[in-house]
Amino acid sequence: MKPTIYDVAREAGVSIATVSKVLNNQRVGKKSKEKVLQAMKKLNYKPSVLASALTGKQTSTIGFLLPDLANPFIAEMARRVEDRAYERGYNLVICSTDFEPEKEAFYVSLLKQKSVDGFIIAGGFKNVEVVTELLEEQFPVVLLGESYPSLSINSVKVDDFMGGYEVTSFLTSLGHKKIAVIGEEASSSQERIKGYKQALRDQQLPVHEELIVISSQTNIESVERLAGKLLDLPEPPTAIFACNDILAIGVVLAARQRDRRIPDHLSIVGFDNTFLSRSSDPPLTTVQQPIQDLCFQAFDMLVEEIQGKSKLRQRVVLLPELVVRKSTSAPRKKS
Amino acid sequence: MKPTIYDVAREAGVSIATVSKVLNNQRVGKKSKEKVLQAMKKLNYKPSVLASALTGKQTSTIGFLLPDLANPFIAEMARRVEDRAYERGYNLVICSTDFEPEKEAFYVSLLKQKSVDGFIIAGGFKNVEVVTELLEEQFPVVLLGESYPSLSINSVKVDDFMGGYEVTSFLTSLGHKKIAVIGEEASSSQERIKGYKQALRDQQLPVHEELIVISSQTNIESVERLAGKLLDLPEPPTAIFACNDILAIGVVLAARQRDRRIPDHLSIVGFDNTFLSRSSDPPLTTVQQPIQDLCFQAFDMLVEEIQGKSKLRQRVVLLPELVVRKSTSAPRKKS
DNA sequence: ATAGCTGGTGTAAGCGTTTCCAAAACATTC
DNA sequence: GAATGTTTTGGAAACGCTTACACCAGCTAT
Repeated sequence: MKPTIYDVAREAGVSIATVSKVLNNQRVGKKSKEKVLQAMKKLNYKPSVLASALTGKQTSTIGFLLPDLANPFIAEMARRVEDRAYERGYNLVICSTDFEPEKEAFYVSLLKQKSVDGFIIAGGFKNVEVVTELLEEQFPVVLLGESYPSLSINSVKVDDFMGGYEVTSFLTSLGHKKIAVIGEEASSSQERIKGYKQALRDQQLPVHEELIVISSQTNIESVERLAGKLLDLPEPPTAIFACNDILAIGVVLAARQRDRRIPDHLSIVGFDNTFLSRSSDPPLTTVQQPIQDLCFQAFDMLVEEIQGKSKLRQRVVLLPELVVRKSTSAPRKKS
Repeated sequence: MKPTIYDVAREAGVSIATVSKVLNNQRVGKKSKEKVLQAMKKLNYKPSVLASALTGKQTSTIGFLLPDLANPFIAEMARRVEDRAYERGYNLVICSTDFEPEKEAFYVSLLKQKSVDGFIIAGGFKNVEVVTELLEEQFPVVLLGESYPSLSINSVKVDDFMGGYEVTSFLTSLGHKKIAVIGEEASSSQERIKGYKQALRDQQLPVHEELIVISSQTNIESVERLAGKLLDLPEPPTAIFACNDILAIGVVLAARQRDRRIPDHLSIVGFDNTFLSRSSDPPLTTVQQPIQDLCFQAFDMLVEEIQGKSKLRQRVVLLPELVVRKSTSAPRKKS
């Protein structure tokens, strides 16, 4: 059987209290400490996290809620968060919620039963009650990549409004006047679209509601269909701003199917700067999110709260950066 | 504070043993059961997994070791495994090992301290000692996507040899005689390359060692460089078989940079059929892995072992399927 | 009426830790 | 060498649950 603290105590000829103290780096006589260390090594003893958590210590496990791990941007976030967790001695329990409120509730409840130390919620959530409850219980939570204005909750995200604004300004500066946007339901998309609208207004360009499209499905085929509709308009846009790189790829596919050359016939801009935007043909102009900083900050913020070091809630907003590649150019002159 | 079993017992006017029995669906009088259920609801009681695991029950948490979550194929596997875990009431702790033996050892040790019920190891591992130890301890483990012939360990994977064989036969059937292959160090790549060699031999075609390239780096730039070298050969191959879709994208980029048309100048085949192969231009011929079946079977096999239902170890091998798209054609006639 | 069952319930020990507190050991001072 | 102070140690309770076992009613069968 696995050795317990009793076995170590017996082997070392001390009490379990003493063993526990060397485990937790408390004052212990030099000789006892030595003996205990020896015994631990000899028995290959590893304390049970379960038992120690039961007495009030933490589990060093945190719940990571995300909409869908198969989404490359989300997966990359997960990877970064996990890197940080590893550095700091934490483990991550991954939960794909698919934006289903029931799944969110289920996972949160289950992970609470498993005594996780806190939650990171990436990419948004639907079940406001659950999150509110967490907050009321003072359960450590931080939002990653999204914020929720009406809730007093820690969050780390990029300035989506500004991202949308920059993309659109860049396109207008190239001479585009008819710019469509395709987004998702997530609030980050909504912010990017607000930035888009504002940029158009600032350039005294009209905002056409029919050029603003929301995709409720994540799969690429449905995106392709939506983008197709835009392209099949009698007066199609000369540029499309996709609120993330996957959407942008969908637009690329739709354009390709219709033999529209990118960027000659159609300029496309993505968002996130995942490696999709680099591998695409032509490589996509997109908006770079400082993923690593976002993830590290979010994680550190959570740990601060877990350790009770900081009580104050905060919203951190980092700045995105436009990365210009080959999918954008001035519109063709009307012939 | 969170209610405990004592609170429920007091509220219901019964002993904690009775409460525990209703929790575990053991015989309890109808009336008591009713009272207990009422009390649980009233107090919103959720039993602590920690405490019950301490008494010998399981944690319903399993460790999922994988090389890198940012790899789309791996991420998709993670997603599927997690779906199954959700269905069966388990949680997944994600651990990216980057093929570093120390990380593998660290995670396994830590998760054992946290009393996970078992491990799934996806995409291979380096630290044979750790895995061997797990096996000796009868710890439930299953390998996903790889196998390890010299170890008596459960595994679920696709027939990589056959996949490589099929790809290569397909290319020779199109008329290609000079076919390069680019793989990774993982044993699955090695198997695919063996299949490639066998297919060439079966067609009486020579195996040129200089056309067999192993990429030790995962990042796309280095792949591009390696592929570039192949293309810059005085007598370049007319087709390249990439052992996974990411590698294939690297090859596409290298070809594009050199203005080789795909498939006219160069045929490319990938492996895995991730959505990269669909979004690429042209869409890639690739080999489809039945990811969902692989993942579900692996998970179910693990659960069987955890529940002690099946003691016998097995290796499951599923069959891959060639998906022909637009990145392959007959080679151009020499002019 | 009594012995023998049976199903329902409760008592208490145990799981592997941490921690409070008192006791023991040692060191210091006069 | 006694009195005091300072470490170092260990006993025991607590964390929230499961479970072996004992107990007790209410039965049936004799």
